[in-house]
Amino acid sequence: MSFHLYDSATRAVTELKPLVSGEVSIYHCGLTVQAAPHLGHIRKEVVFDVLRRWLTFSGYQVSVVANVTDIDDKILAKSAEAGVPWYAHAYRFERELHDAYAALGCIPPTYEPRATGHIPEMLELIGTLIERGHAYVATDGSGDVYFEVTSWPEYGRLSGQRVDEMEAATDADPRGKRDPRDFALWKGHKVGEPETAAWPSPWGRGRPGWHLECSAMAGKYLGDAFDIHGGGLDLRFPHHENELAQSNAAGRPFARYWMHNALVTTAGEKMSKSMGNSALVSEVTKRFPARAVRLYLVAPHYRSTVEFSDSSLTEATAQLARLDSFLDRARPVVPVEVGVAAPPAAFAAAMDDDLGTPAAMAVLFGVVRDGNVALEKGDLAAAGDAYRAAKAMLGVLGLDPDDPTWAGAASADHQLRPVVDGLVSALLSQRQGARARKDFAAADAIRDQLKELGLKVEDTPSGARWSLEK
RNA sequence: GGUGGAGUGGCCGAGAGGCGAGGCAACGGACUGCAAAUCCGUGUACACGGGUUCAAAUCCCGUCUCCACCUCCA
Repeated sequence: MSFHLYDSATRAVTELKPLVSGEVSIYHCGLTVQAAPHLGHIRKEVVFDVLRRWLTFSGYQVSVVANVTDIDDKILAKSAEAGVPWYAHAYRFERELHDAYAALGCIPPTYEPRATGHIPEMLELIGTLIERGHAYVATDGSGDVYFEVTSWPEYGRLSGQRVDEMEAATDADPRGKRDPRDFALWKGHKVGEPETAAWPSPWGRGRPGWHLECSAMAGKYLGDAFDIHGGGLDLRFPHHENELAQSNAAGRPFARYWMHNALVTTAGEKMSKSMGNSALVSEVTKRFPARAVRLYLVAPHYRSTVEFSDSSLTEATAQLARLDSFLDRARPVVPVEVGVAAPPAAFAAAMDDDLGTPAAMAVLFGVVRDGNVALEKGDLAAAGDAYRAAKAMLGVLGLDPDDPTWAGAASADHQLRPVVDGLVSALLSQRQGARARKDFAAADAIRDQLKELGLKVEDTPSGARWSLEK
């Protein structure tokens, strides 16, 4: 079976037929680095990370571009408030974004271009649009350049909007626009804005509009045509509609498939900074294991809205404990075998069907159950098969505890682990002595003591083992 | 006003005409000194009202509720 995806443009699940056989090129809109990323922002990264891992596993050579918008109105406003240069503000939150990627085990994009580094490509695109009669310089002398929506008959096709039905047609600030629905490609420098936030252009000093950035950078790194364009559902209109219009109008075929992930909500409403209901990645990963946070984001289908709550993350933590518990039990006893295990066919079928992670997770849990049964029976060959299959599936989902992407977070643990293990083992042998002479009060006292420190003790046929209480 | 999406058992969350995804929680059992972990078992779920069909959570009609976008929001 081959990979099928739901194409937002055609609203149907279709087979992925890459432009170049064996290769897949993906562009997804990165963040405007104006504030710390929350779970909603990082869901998009996790979704496209899983897509990338699955396509890579399926044998494709995958290129991923995710931009960083490091200049825009909000960055200028917030940096001014904070009293720092706009670029300092942007760099700071770009770093936080990278920390969030790393915290949740996301592989960095192949290319991660910054908007401010691609002004020439943007000017070239604007020039082409003006030449072709799809863009014009503002009539009010502001130095703005606008895309003329009505010059492009296809406008609205991606989002199913009809231009004459748009609300903005009646009440938007017209500024120097010919039509209120026209959008800015270039924004002339305004009095009071930092001089460093303006670049020379044939139409005067200014800075790029948001929509234009993505078209220019996607074109530079992936070519005039590429395979998949992704992003959050909230970017479908106007951002992606505008990207598509300006790229096509400039004679570039642009994206062949569009994928949009649904949003994260809190109490039924979209998570957003302005709503004040954001759960920052940096905060959530302090309260819950990062892999549990990723599991919580990976388990539901990417086109379903996901509700955020502490209880959801508590549950994800329990699910992860179940998965890890099997891995921990199997790892020491299972025969070592060289070679990569393939995920079960049902898992592959689920993933090939528009990234069906819920069904894929069901397969994973089934394999873990079978593996547990095999362990109980002492069927180590079967347990080994389950172990390797589970590892392969977890790897695709980015949840394998041994995946190098988690190494950074765990490095301190790795160093301390032998020390703690030695200390705990000494206590456990005391406890074993107490148990042997049926002094259960003493034995339980030791177990309680360790529990208070956050360590869980479990007795197994081969002796006691301990783990961190999650 | 326009365009999309959603309402599923105690909870999360799949599915999209027939045989109850999966997980979490709960309860019973096995195992255990007791636990934990694990396994086995336990659920008459599909917003509401009609209709089509041998069969509807799934299709059709109507109703209600909620969400997103139409503002440079992942």
